[in-house]
Amino acid sequence: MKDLVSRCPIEEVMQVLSGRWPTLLIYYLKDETKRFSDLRRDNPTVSHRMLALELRKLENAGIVRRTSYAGYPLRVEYDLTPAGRQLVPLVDAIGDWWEDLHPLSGEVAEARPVA
Amino acid sequence: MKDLVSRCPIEEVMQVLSGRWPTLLIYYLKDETKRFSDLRRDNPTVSHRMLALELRKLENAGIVRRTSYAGYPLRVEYDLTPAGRQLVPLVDAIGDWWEDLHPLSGEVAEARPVA
DNA sequence: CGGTATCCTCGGAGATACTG
DNA sequence: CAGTATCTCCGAGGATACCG
Repeated sequence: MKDLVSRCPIEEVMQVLSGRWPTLLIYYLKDETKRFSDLRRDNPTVSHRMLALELRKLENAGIVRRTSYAGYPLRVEYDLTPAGRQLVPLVDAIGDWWEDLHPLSGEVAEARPVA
Repeated sequence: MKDLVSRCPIEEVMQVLSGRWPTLLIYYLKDETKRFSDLRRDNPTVSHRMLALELRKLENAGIVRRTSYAGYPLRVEYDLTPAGRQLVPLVDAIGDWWEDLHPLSGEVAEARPVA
């Protein structure tokens, strides 16, 4: 069972953002509406099932909006909610912080000449 | 094997911050140096093994600093690196964003009178 | 006390196939 | 095309025990 005491926003939000896909999906939806199959192509290594589950999770969290159009073949589009769009720069900031801490994973470390 | 192409800072940083403990540990170290056993007490549900692993991960990521003092019984202290301290407000911002999106998980929703 | 190794379990996540 | 169900499997993570 879940810990009854935990009412920590960060702990809660990390349940949604943790894992490989959530932040990536948010990025791919950053400024584009995408179809389910688009997201699969954007991310060739995510499985059909996981993509559906992760999108559901983000939708329930109020980060992603799902819009389905009647017809055949089916057409479903995903984009960020206003809240989702507010999240982008916050995640970005963490990405920048990381980039600053670990520039290029050190591989081309001495590429920048001393003078 | 890992995806060779992926050089996305967010994807990388999420490998470190994903999961239940990393952000919590950062919080407990927010403005206090703690011993291993302190962190276990702060967080009764983390296992001995996982705490060690997560701390190692955060240490390798340059977020947490480990200081061990010779002697018996052993004494090891953990605190945030400068980079780790810079991270705190960024994670905080995401927590606030979430809190704003999902105030109190709705339980005491109508506690605030209309007028 | 702090860390690691070993064992074992349970559920996260892939593959596949079916439905609307 | 999008989504769900079923089966399966692997590894994240708990419990325990031992070492420095």
